[in-house]
Amino acid sequence: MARKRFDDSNCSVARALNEVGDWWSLLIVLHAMYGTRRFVDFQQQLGIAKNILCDRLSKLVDNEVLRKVEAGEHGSRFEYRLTEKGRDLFPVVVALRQWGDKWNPAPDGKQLDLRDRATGQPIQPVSVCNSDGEPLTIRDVLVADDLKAAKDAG
Amino acid sequence: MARKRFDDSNCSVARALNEVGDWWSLLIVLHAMYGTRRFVDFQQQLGIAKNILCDRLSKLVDNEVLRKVEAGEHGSRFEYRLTEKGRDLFPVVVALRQWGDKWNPAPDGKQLDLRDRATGQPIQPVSVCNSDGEPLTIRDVLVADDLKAAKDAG
DNA sequence: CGAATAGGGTTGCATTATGAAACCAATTTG
DNA sequence: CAAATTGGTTTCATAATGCAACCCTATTCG
Repeated sequence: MARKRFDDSNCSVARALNEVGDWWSLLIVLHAMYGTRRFVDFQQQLGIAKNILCDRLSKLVDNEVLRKVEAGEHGSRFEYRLTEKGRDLFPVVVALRQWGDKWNPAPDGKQLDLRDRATGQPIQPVSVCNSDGEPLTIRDVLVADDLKAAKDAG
Repeated sequence: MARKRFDDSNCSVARALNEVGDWWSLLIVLHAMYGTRRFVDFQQQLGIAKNILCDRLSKLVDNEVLRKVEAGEHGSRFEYRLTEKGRDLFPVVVALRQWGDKWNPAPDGKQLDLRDRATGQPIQPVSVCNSDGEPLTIRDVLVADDLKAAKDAG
């Protein structure tokens, strides 16, 4: 049967996964963050089939994660650029990347080395922080009045 | 043809997506974080088909995101619990949830309300921070020596 | 005790999604 | 002008998904 969709789920993670939760979408966003903008460049860098890339790009555009703009003088050349919504996925992507680096390190041990453009200093690990900026684990937090709702949300 | 796999990709995001990048896995982890441990509870809360749930749970166990432990006195009852690797997905899940709350808010406007267990204060938005704890956007960072590698990694 | 029920799966089958490659129209480039 | 690029669409074989129906082992209920 049809793949289950979560458009109307009252779980925001489910709704988020509905937009960027498939195999390719987040990778496309990642490469867009690295500066990729053209159809062919996405295709070559990701090794994705053209029809799937078409589908994903148009869905990301529909969901306003990317914006399709005409490039080249006479049209029929396009660029796909991140919207603010798309750029806002930055912490998600970095968190995922750091998790991957930590638990499935690359064979060559290479890790993400993001630096503050202003200072040249490496960034901190992405973490959930309290109001004092102290990192918290899942055991240090509680869900206010939301746990039950989330549980039967699906 | 076979769905493309990223096991051997030298992009850690791709490798991470290989483990938790499908429709269900992150939702299972999310519910595990909310306290769900039993097969039937996952099934009912997520509305997932039993065979898919079986498959995902065993893959998550294989990837050491979950641990399958015998529960109940006489065996044949199990619990699926997060490992440290699984718990380490906390920032990813929270970041994704905050993104969903911001850009696809629930109809009832309900948002995640995570609080520091110690103080009762709400947590901060998950963000990429510099060494001083200041949040950075994607435009404030640069990728040290990694950009080219990531671009042709796929 | 016997039957019903719940937990945790597996199997079959119909429906979708995915990937590779071919094909196409409009632009650029040589 | 011919050839290659860009951005797609179409076709077809294969893999993943969802539903329902079973199975087997406990436990609970009458």
